[in-house]
Amino acid sequence: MAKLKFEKHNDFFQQVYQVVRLIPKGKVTSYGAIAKYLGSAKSSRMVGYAMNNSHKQIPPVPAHRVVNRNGILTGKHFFAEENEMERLLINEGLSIKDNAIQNFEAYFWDPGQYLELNQ
DNA sequence: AAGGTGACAGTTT
DNA sequence: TAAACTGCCACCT
Repeated sequence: MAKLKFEKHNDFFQQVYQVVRLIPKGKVTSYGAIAKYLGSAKSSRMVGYAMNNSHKQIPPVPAHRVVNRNGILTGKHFFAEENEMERLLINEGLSIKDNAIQNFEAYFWDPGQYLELNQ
């Protein structure tokens, strides 16, 4: 497929937002997993950086479903209200303790796995 | 235009 | 074992 002249619209950030919006309710994923899914596994930091602007995206991006690879809620400080991230996750059925998702692996959602389901 | 930044992740002390 | 160091790269000023 030929490249479109307007492909510039496909920013790295936008791709990140797309993936994050695919995360099912009650599931979480990591920055690294998203970066890998987008083809640049070494750009995990950028994924986090992208989430900084996620609050002004339309439709909203469920940024609370993205944590680091240890299941730690490293980005909770960037939410409007304190503990908002934690509250949102709990509301989706997860349990949090000391900013860490309990039984993290059980709730982990790998974007790559989603790809397999659709091929 | 060039250099600084960071909601990470892997490696080394 | 845990803390510190470093690579990383798209975006921002």
